[in-house]
Order: sequence, then structure tokens, then C-alpha cells
Amino acid sequence: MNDVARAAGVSLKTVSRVVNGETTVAPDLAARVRAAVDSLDYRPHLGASMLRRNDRRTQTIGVLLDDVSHPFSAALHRAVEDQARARGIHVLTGSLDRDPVRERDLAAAFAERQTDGLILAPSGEDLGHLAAHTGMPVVFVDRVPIGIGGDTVVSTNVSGAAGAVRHLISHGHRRIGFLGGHQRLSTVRDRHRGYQRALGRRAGPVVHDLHDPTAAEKAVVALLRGPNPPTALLSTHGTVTLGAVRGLRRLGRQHDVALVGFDDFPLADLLDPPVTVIAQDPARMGRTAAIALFERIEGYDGPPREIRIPTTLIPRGSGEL
Amino acid sequence: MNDVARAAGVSLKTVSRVVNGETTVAPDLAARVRAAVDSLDYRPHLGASMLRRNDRRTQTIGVLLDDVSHPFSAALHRAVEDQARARGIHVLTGSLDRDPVRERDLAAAFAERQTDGLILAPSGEDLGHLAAHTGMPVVFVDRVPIGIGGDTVVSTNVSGAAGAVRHLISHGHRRIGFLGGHQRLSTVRDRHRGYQRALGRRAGPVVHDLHDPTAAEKAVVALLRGPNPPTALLSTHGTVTLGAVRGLRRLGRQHDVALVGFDDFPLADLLDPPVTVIAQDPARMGRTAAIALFERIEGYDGPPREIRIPTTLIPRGSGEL
DNA sequence: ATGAAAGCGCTAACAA
DNA sequence: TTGTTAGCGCTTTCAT
Repeated sequence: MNDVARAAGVSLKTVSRVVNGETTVAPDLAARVRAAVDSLDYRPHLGASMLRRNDRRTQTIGVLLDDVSHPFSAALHRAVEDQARARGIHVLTGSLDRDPVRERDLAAAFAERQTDGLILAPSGEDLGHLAAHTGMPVVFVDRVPIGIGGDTVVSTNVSGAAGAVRHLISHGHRRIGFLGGHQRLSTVRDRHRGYQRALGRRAGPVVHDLHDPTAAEKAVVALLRGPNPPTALLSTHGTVTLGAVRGLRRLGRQHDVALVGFDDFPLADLLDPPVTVIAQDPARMGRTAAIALFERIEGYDGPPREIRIPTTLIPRGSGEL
Repeated sequence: MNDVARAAGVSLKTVSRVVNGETTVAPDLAARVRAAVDSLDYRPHLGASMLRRNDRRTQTIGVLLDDVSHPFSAALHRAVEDQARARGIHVLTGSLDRDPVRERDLAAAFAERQTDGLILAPSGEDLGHLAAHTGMPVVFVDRVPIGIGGDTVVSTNVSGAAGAVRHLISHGHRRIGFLGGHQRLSTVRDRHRGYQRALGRRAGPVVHDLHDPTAAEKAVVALLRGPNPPTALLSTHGTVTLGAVRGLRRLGRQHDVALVGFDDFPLADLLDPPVTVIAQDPARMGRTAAIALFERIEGYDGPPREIRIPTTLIPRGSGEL
């Protein structure tokens, strides 16, 4: 900035004014400054300006999700980015793989980088450290945090699962199996609660902690070959649903055992049978979380909000057997 | 840091030493400093430290892709993140939607934030501005940049397409249609070149600028209902492949007209027929690009490198009709 | 409308 | 081993 000032024959402060678009600069001076900026390839240093500035905003937020390459996280990420861009805000990202250590480390690293706020899919461990150690607004998505309060955006997991089970019941099913992901996660627990609520004491076989399609596939095979097999299955996550589809096919039972799973996926309608899903709306979740975060950043100071984004049952065939 | 120094009864510089893990501090002093850090919830200000530091690294890179929610971009993004994390580096992301304006704006914004480097999937417009206006190492991925040199990581697009066409020819096909995405993109042009190379003067009908599945679906229907219809199709992108699948089904020709498409996708093997694809390896592309970028950041100064990541033909059924 | 001086939080260079 | 001083690039405050 000093070099630019010298080249333009003005003071450093005048350059600062021009760069920041202040209108109190004479047009000819401003033009000279801009010419010098161009010829010297001058680029303002945001870190330095933010150091001295009063509002101390970096115009950057952090987004920490399970895995940015996972379709759900990726869609949510994109929605956050769109909201951020509309406000001239940039996004630092990180994948946590549900590791509490990485969750803490990355939150701390973002805090040192002075991000203005954070959107976090909590790992499921205690987050008491966040409150003291970040000093920035945090909005939680997908799962309810433990050991800390804050705005939280989640799907209607209980009613979504209960609705799916009632759907299966209405198609004559009485013995419905539950295929669940990590039991530690609030999503899985909520979906299990919905399942139980809809079935009452007639709950069927429950399998928990299915981490990947292969595990889910094996679980389905074991369930159907075991005693008193279910006639229908409810799965809590896209990955589990995928494994369930494969398991049913392996047994040749895909037209025989009903299946409804959380999370829509691209070719669900082209499979045989087409897969009935409980679709979440990750884009809307991301948008909602971003809006809540920006409200907090702007100073909104109300009590923690829990915002529920509705799920949609999409009947395609596999759930109507 | 001043407050911490006062609380610990030491000088500011001693606090700085402890915070930066220098070993030349007496253990008792260091302990007092750490206690003060904890009790005051002190967090170092990375921006300020980087302003004064000699190496001036922010330990942050930028990643600009087509759309972080697109499976290809998302997988690439994740691979970059993993390489970055191994080095304690953080990642700023942005989706360009192939818009040259956003490409320029975001590159400039990242430069103002002093990112140490940039990984960019170029939009296809001239990038001459980048050289002067960013002043940081840039590595290009997926597509070859125009108007600028630099390390570039791309798939073996020409040979991948040619191999797929030869595969179709070996199964008896003589009239093979080409379904292409944005013609402006180097990927599409290269894949078209491979198609032409394998077919010579017997090239079949070519459709360009298919932006989404719907357009591709319509194109397939038109092609097959038109005069002299192809007996096989080659598609350049996952989205186009998807539309082609739908188009063939709509006509009931999916067991009759062969299809090979770029980009693998999750349920390709469960469709009827299973879809033969030319799989790219976005994770490897991201990893390779990140490694190249970090070499540049560390000062490597060789000539621009063009690194080709092999594609893999995965025969599943639709390409062997 | 323009400029001079101080200082944001931190580290480099040097001194003790 | 510890502390002092200067200054990174910028904006503030205040003066002109």
C-alpha cells in the first residue's frame, strides 16, 4: 500500500480509502490510485486489514461435516456455500469421519483462523470444550450435540421413521426389521424411537451399528435366514439401504421382502423393484443452518433453537410389497 | 498475549515462545504461561502471527471445483483434504458452476486471504489474469487451462474414449453415437477426439452440449427414432450417462442398444442391464494434484507438468450387447 | 478532502 | 534463558 501511495503521489490513507470504496476521495486522485494499483499488481491483505478493523470479521465461516464426499454432506455443504456467497462470505471445510479428536482439533484450528462462525455435524461425543474454546457462534446440523446448547437443524427423524413403519403396516406387514447405523448418533436413536413408537410392543428384530453396505448386506441375509424372519425392513441410512438392497437380491427376495430406507439416491427409481425412501432434504438443512448462523453472527441473541426439517416418504415399489 | 504475559508474570515474548513450542523456556515459566493461557482462554491469532512471520504461510489452500456437491468434485475435494490434513493445512472451497466470473472473483478473494496455493478445475475461459493477479502456485485438475501454463492433472480422456469405442466395435457395433457435454471443455473435446480416432471416417452421429440428464434423455430418443440410428452409444459424463439410461428405457431399447459412459456410479451394477463405464479416479486426481501443489509451495520450480491419471473400462453388460 | 500518527497481535532481530 | 524494540499491512483517530 505504501508503494501504491508513492506511485500515485498520495498518502497511504488515501490509497486505503480508494481500496475500500470510500466516496470522499477526489475523482482524479482516485483514478491515479487505481492506475497505480493496476500497474503494481497490488492486492489488499485481508489479514492485515482485519487485524486493525473494528468489526474484526474475516468474512469466513467453517463447515465441519462427516465426509465432504458423502452425498448428504456434499449437498448440505453446497447449500451452505450458496448462502455464504450471497453474503460475500467464504467457507473453510473439513471432514470429521465422526472422530471427536478431529472435531476438537479442527474447531480449534478454525477458531485460530478467526472464522466468524461454524456449522458442525457433531460427532456424538461431549462438546463442552467448544463453548469456552472457540468463542464464535456455532450451529449444529443433522445431529443434536451433547454437552452444549446451540441452534440445531435436524430432520424429523422420529416422525419420519414412524411414518415409514405405519406405511409398511398399512401394506400388511406385522414383523418389521430395523437396520441401524451407529447407535451413538442421535439420528439413529431418534429413528429407532420412531420405529418403536409405531410398532409398540410388536417391534421386530433390531440390528444396530451397521457402518457400511457390506455389514448391512450380511445383516439382512442373517435376519432372513434366521428364525421368525421379518417381512419388511426399515433402514436408517443411505449406505445401509444400499447394503439391504444387495442382501435382498442375493437371496432373491427383493420382490418378496419390503424395504424402506432413509435417504434418497439417484437411481432408486430404476432399480427392480424401485426403492421406497424417506428422503431428507440436506440442501434445505444447509440453507437453514447457514441462515441461522448468519443471524447469530449479526448479533441475534435469542435462546437456542431446534429447527426440524421435514422428511418425505417417496413410495416407489419396494415399500408397497 | 499481553494479558497472558501479565498473568504469568513474564514478558510477552516468553508467552510467544511457549505458544510456539520453543524449547528454550525454563519449565517453571512455561508451566506458569500455560496455566495463564488456560485460565484466560487465550487463543493465538494466526492472522497476526502470519503477518509478522518470515515464511508468511497461512497453512491454507483454496480448492475451486465445478460443484462441491457433484460426486466427482466431492471425491476429488475429499482426497485433497486428506493430503492437506496430513500436512496440517486447511482448505477453503468454492463451487464455480463453470462460471468464468466466479472463477476470477473467487481466485482473487482467495489471493486476498493469502492462501498458500490453489487447486482449480478451470472453467474453460482464458485464465491469463491468474498469473499476475494471484501470485500463488496453482495446480489445475480435470481440465486443461487456457491462456496460462501450470501443473495439470487430467484423466486419460483420449485413450479412455478410444478404448471404449474399440470395445464396442469388438462387440460388433459399427454405428456408434457420441453424447457429449459442454463442447467448450477440454474433457469433452478430448473424449470426442478419442472417439474419432477409434472410428476414423466411420464416426456416427454426434450430439454436443448436453448439460443435464433430461437433455441427454431427449437426445437419445431423438437419435434412435431418427434415420440411420446408432446401435451403440458413448457418453462423456455421468449426468449424460444417466439420461441415456433413462432414454433407452423409455424406448424399451436398453437390452438392444449398447451403452458405455464415462464416470462410475454407485448402483451401476444393479441396473438392468448393468452399466458398463469408463471409470475415472477422482480421488487419485485430487491426491496427485495436492501433492503437486505442495511441491510447488515448498519451492519446486520445474517446468509445468501434465499428469495423466488412467481411466478404467468396467464391463458390466450394457457395453457388451 | 487529505494526511500524520498510533496501534491491531504477533514475531524477528538483537541485547542483556 | 529472558526481555526489548521495531515493524508486518492495514485502519483508526484525530488534525489540517
